[in-house]
Amino acid sequence: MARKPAMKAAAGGGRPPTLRDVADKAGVSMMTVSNVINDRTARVSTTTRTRILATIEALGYRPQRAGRSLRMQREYAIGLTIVRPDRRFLNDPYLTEVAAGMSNGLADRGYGLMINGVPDIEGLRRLVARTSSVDAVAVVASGPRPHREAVYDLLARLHQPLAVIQDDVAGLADTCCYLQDDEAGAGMITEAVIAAGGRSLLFVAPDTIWPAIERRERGVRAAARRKAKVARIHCDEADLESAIASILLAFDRHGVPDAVIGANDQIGIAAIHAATRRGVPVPDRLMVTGFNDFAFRQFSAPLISSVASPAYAIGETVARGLIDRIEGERFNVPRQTLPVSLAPGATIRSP
Amino acid sequence: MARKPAMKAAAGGGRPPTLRDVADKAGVSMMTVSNVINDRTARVSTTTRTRILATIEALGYRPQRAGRSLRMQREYAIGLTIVRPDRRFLNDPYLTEVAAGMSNGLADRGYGLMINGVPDIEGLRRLVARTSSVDAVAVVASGPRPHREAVYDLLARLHQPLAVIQDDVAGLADTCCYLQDDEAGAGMITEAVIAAGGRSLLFVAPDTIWPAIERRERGVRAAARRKAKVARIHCDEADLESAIASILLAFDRHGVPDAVIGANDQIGIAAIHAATRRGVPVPDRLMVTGFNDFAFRQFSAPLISSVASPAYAIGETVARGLIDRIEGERFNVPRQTLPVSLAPGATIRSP
DNA sequence: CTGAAAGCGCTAACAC
DNA sequence: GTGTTAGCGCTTTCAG
Repeated sequence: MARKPAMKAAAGGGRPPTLRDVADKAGVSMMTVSNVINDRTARVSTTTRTRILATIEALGYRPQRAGRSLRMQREYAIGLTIVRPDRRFLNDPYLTEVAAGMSNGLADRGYGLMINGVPDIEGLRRLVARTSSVDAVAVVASGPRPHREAVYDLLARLHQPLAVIQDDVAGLADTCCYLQDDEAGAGMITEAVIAAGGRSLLFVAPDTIWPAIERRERGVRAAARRKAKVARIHCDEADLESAIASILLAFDRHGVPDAVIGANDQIGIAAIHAATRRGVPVPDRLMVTGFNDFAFRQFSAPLISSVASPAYAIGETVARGLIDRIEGERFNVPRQTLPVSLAPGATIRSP
Repeated sequence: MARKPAMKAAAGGGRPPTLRDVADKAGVSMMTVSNVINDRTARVSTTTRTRILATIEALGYRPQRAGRSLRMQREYAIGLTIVRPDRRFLNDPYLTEVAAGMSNGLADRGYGLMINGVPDIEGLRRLVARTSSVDAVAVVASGPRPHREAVYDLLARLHQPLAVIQDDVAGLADTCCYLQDDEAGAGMITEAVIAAGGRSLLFVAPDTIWPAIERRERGVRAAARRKAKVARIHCDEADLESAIASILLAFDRHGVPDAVIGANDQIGIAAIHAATRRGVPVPDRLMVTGFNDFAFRQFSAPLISSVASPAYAIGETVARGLIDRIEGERFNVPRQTLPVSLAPGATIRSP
């Protein structure tokens, strides 16, 4: 009945049960058990199947990934790598939405999500050198464009599929970019501000450089062309007080603009605080906008006008795209862009 | 020179290089390459080592986790499983800090972090049934105590080490609990409120039940004993407007208390908004406190008084604890509690 | 419908 | 310091 029962059965104490243990106990071959596990129902009689299922239950058997991985040459895991100076690399509502979307999208198809944060390309190099433990990588990177490109390049050279999130790059092997239409979103909200009479706009960007922010600035400038003037400053988005100080400094130096276009909601909220401290009424004297429509946007008073980002959907899309690529042929498009929409608030005047 | 060069070398086109490819190219045995990779420097001469390193570089070789995993009976990965109804399961600053701390702590020791979110124990059952792909699991679960205990029980039966985060349970095999001292933190901030004259306190908890919240309520009640009266309501923490409405309702029904003790910062901020809408001055008429000291706490005006949680440190501690357990003997304590500290703000009056 | 054999990449143990 | 052997758990292939 059993294949090599003597030694195997004896060892049964500590180690977890294997396919062979199940096969032996159920009195069938390992292949039959494997067929049951993988739902190849055509190849197994219902009676056999039932018996094997019971044995699996009784033994508490769970397939071990390593064996299958080795045989199938597949890790059944996908990496999400975040390149960002802050070691608390998930402290950003955008990233957590992407991560949750990916995790759920992958789990639906039997894949796991391995999350890593590295401060820069050196950290990435160290991470990558260790071991190849995923079938594909999704990356979201901050920093100046050359730094980001070095990051993507390093990852693309690994000979595994790459998903670049929130950045648009070309010429990389086996790579697909997943974006949201930041330019259009920034354009839409800027147009709303201009329609309400905004003529001098202050675009406030974070210190940490993100590609999405660059696109938003382009969208703002395109919408403003000939209709409004755009200035730009930077601030530390992680520290509200410091952000407020930067915005107040700009007010002092160049006067209070008609509108502050925040590169994200955090910054927009800082602008509201800055205005409040100066006694500048929002939106009557100063309009303010944010970006991303995070949950904590509700903390602002008045409610900040923003743009809703499909971050969770991007995560899901990346998951699907990467698995399809791994299990199928190749990426069929080099780039996917998801739409954004206005998230109305009370910090833009009615036209 | 090579072992089975004919077929192997020929196949070199598509598949990634293996240990054997490196060994063949460098003219040494696979074991020698393995020794180089694993820094067993004593066993390899410097010249050989250098040559092999060069070959690895030239071939772009990276060890494949599946082979090592199979041989070593170890996945080199640890799971973080979040049990929570919201499919956006990472939308909580506390969890993202824990996750980042774990990820970094694990990466330092060559382990990966696999993140999963499930809505309830049924989802967990499905997740767990699939495949065993981690060496240990850390879990953070919401829901009533019996539900949570069922979750821990299911996980503990998997015969792998378990870390229970932010909950205190006993009697589980191979399990360690990682907590922060919520009771002490809640006690400290409640005492500050009482010292400032607070006599009627309203504890506002979220709808979703978390063990940490239960401990905070106990801490509040212990500190209030005989010195202040404590009432409790619940609200939807994810929707600020709805939270504000719940708090206003309580004000209307039972009058405005001396202080609102928010179970977390989000809720405390909702209380500030509620007070503002009623024209109740904070902190002069109503004191307000939060919990966790999240970054967005700064969005509140006035700055909410809170308690700082060591969430990132908990993540790191869990990572270390689990790896030590996997690589060493067993957990040497059943529970670890990290201290919290006051995060001063402007919503408690000076005594 | 079921079974036997071979091998995926890696390393512990033991030669030499 | 270096090489050889064996086998971890699983599935593809081919034979019944």
